[in-house]
Amino acid sequence: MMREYGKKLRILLIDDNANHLRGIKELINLESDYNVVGSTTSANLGINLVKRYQPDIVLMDINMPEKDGLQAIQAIQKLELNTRIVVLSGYDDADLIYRAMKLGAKGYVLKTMASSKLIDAIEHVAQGKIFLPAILSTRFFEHFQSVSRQETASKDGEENLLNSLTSRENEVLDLLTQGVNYKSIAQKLIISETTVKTHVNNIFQKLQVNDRTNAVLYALTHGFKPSKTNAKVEATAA
Amino acid sequence: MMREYGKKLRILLIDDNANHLRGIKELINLESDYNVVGSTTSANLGINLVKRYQPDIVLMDINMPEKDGLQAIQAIQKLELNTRIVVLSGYDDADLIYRAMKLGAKGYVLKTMASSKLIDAIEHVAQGKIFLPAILSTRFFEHFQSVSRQETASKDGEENLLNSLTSRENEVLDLLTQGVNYKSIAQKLIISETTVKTHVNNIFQKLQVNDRTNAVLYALTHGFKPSKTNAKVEATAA
DNA sequence: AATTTTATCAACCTAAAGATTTAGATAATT
DNA sequence: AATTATCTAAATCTTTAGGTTGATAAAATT
Repeated sequence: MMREYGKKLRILLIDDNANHLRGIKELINLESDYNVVGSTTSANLGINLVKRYQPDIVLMDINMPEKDGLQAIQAIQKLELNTRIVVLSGYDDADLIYRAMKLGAKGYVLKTMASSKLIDAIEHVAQGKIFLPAILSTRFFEHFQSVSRQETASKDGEENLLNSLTSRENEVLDLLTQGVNYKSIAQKLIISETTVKTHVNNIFQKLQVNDRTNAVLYALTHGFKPSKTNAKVEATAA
Repeated sequence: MMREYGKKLRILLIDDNANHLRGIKELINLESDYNVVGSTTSANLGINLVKRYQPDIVLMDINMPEKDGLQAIQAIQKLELNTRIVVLSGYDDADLIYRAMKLGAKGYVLKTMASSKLIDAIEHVAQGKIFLPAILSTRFFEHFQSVSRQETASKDGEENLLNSLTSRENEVLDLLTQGVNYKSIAQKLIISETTVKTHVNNIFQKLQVNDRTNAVLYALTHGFKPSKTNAKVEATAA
């Protein structure tokens, strides 16, 4: 999608501070040959400008307190254009970096960084690369790995309960986690409803629960993965 | 936790290829002042050596086909030591990088990279930083953002259904997603069981489902977040 | 060969869940 | 003042869900 030879990179600036906006514009005009196609202090207006001009790069300011910036990133991503977003922020907060990248930002630069970093970021991102300086990368991964740890932590001590299920019980539990009732499970597995109940009761005992909902909740929070034999389930009507 | 002044970094090497192992050992002895406290071609043995020597850094080889390496990372992380893992891999596969980092690796270097990169990586990671070269960082984020897109994609078109719930209905749904039955919900909210049923029926209609399980499944797969008034729920016994 | 595990099913029962209708009391809105 | 939304509740009913007992048969284990 990138720059054809001789064509200038088209950039849109969004920053709620009009002074910053002017400063960045000057910087880009002085230190690069990019074409600033627009600039605005309003996130909402910015989204409309992205639609209209479809720039290569959006330089997006993000402030901690108001999370307009993150919402704007999400809105722009939803347009599914070839526009890439570089965040320019005053905050190196791990969660903020994490969320911006999660929403699809391709670069993240701090306002306190040398102006050459900003040009670097735009250049890298325009070439399809991610630009995240080492310090911010470390911050990002602090958060990312912390989230991952929490996800796997619960699946640890007790997930043996799921391992005690037979393959048939796994098939039944799989259907339970799709909200299928006894009758439909019986039809899908081509066994009688009583047999299904027997399996379900055995599942309950093994998972140490008393009802469907808690069995499903247990399965979902302990990394349940369906077994092999699985015809697709379209409808879930009772 | 890091290196006290004058103390050498203690490093353990794990690589299933004995030749590589020797090569890396020599490299480290030549180009750094680190102390290689052990080296092994066996992932399982490696884990035991980590327990015994508690090195500052583990240099871990990862091969695509066998995923022993990833499991070894997980096993070492589970020890909860101050040992940091640097991956040395022949593959720049996005998913492999993603999973290694997700499991807690602090650095990732390709075998094809200059040997100085490896020393760089160890040095950075020892200082508590993340080391992920630009190319690999881009690969990582390809995968990370792709996963995030999929997660939010389903929550998009229809999540309005959850928005149509009243605050009381949200409280009831919150308890439903914890596997609480009618009687207990009534007790917790200090209302009659009939009232709970009324709320639940309204929830079903708004979420377009016919039973608890599907209501819970809908809530969980559409980013349901409980409202305000929530006394803690300890037991879930029927 | 004997035992245990797994998968199957019937028949019966209780308890819980879900559906429906009607209605009173506030609170918010028009 | 009138309407609508929300929360509450009773009464009644149908339908699932869940529990229990007992039994058959093949497969895997000991």
